[in-house]
Amino acid sequence: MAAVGARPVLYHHPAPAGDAASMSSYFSHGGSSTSSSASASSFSAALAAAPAPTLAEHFDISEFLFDDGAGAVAAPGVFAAAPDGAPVVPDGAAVGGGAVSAAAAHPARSAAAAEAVPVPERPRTERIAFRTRSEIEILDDGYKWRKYGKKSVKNSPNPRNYYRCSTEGCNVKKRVERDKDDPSYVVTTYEGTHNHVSPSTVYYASQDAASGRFFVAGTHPPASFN
DNA sequence: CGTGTTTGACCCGCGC
DNA sequence: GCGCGGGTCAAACACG
Repeated sequence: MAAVGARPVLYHHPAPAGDAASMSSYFSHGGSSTSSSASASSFSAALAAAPAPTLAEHFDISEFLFDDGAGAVAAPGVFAAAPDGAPVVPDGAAVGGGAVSAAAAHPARSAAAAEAVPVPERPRTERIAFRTRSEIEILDDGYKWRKYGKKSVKNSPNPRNYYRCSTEGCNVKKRVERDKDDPSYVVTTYEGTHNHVSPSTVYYASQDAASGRFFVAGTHPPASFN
């Protein structure tokens, strides 16, 4: 059952800036221009939900949509932001903390994000959903999820599974269900924001050409690095 | 034995 | 007020 989900997946970003750039250029224009940076960040979050490498061939994000209480909008292969351009990722501490942090580490991206976020805080819970083509339902995003419920929904023959981040103090939840129209697709909905980094975050390092020393370029370095 | 899953019951919001 | 449907709880169970 949890054969796939039990194995932490490490998200390594050997060239974080390049990755982020290519992602955003490809996906950032689904909504209004002011929300493009938010879209980029969120897409990173979505990428963080990518399954294990061995299953990558079965993984394909077909739709990415925001469901921030204002109704979901989606277009195949394109981002669609909430009408008000609501930032889903305030400071890289989003649902896909690890990968997002890597992207946010890039100065240009951080600046863009700050520029496009006129609303500092948002009382309602942030929700982000995306549809993926995957044979597995548990997309391992590096976080530790604990299943707390399963429910059959009205308009779908497939049950919906409920997961909660098992990290203490973290209130992020996610729902996972198979697409009723096409069972080969999995609809994943994240709700909330992680208040911690991914347990399996890889702290990618850059090597100084002169000294040959490595520098941690990721988020918070692990204790062993000190 | 600790941790995570299963699953029926319960709660609550919403539409009629 | 009532029924329905979605979301959550929690005891039992499985597994490493």
